[in-house]
Amino acid sequence: MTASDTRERLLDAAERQFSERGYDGASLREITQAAEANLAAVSYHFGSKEDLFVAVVARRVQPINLERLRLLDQAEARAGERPLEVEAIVEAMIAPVLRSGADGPCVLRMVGRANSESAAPTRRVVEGPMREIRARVRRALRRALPHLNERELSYRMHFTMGVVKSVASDQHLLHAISDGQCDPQDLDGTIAQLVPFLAAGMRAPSVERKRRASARSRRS
Amino acid sequence: MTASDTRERLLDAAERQFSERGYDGASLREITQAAEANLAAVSYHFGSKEDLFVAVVARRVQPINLERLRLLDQAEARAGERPLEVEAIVEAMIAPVLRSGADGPCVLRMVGRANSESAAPTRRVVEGPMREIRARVRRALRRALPHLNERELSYRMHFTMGVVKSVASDQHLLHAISDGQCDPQDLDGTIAQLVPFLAAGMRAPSVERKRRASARSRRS
DNA sequence: GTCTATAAAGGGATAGAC
DNA sequence: GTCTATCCCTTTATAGAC
Repeated sequence: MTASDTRERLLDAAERQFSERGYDGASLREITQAAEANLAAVSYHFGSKEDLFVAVVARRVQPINLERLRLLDQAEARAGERPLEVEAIVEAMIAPVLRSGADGPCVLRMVGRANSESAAPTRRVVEGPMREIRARVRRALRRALPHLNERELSYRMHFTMGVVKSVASDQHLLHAISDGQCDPQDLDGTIAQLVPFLAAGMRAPSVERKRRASARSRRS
Repeated sequence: MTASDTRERLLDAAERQFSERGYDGASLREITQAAEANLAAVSYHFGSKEDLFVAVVARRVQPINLERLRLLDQAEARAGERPLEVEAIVEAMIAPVLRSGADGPCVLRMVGRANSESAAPTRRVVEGPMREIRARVRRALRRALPHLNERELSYRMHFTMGVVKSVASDQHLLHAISDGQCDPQDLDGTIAQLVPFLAAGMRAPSVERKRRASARSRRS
């Protein structure tokens, strides 16, 4: 049992507990017990419960964001000088997060739940790296969807990230809603359904332009 | 100060605390203090923390679902024998929940957060009444979108309810993402953006049919 | 119905031995 | 690095006076 072995086991156990019971609901006693470690090990390795939480999230955030950038690079290579495909941009935003839940509890469940429970610690880890992704996604979407203004772009990006979060958090609901026809564990299946849904939403006419268009059609 | 006055103040204070800090994060001490009531009043009026939570949620759920049914009735009256407009169905699903947050914290924030923290108490109050709404919405969507199979209908309804939940929970994120251009308090503005987005997603081609269609187009 | 007081349990953190 | 033991605080819940 190496030095960092306990550390890893603590991270794994904490991730599970935090995602299942929320930050406040999870107790260090349960976490250390599940990790077959001592209660004091948390203090030794991480300092505090909050620092443990931050470490748990941080471990997942970087790989996810690297994968997002990789997918965007790949899509850009495919597109050459043309705007990226909306589907490719959407997939780059959502697939890495959803897939990160395949080998365990999804980060988004933890982050989402802790988001306003104790907002400060989470945002520290998540929002910094996310800013870069968001900027790049926004640039790509702006080119791909020139009919949208900045405000609408913001709304639609927000909606998109929102679906992902709730899909990751409430997998059991999907199973219930569909009478078992949809398998929440089948991430690729979910992604295959989600990408066209969101891409179509993204491509929806601008609300302002739509108003003007319908005013025009009434006149004619 | 009538008898039920304390009860109402407790419900109001509890709603705020639960939605801001989550079920576990909220303490009866803070709640009773905010309600200018005594700690023991919770036991007297509700029995336990969990029963208080259930009462808080239950108070909101019924009006929301009645409003949903009202909007569906209204849309059906407009449509006559034709299928309902997708926009109208989507709006009936989402607007009542979002608007219920106008005069206070949105139910969805509480429910969403408590959803897997302590799943049992929440589902008891929410899922029962929700089943009727879902069944009716599904029937309406099935007629309006005959190109979708049941599985896809499930996915898209799930996505739709998901966006709503996260939009309600993370209003601050919308403000941050948009550099202040989108006002999360402006519920009608958000609904006006959300309905066309989701309706377009709903109308997106069936994934299966799309595959066959693209196979056909490659042949031609 | 409302209060005080307290019970009983569980939480995070840490000192200090090994 | 790991452990035991313990401190100190907060939590929910309730008994019993008013």
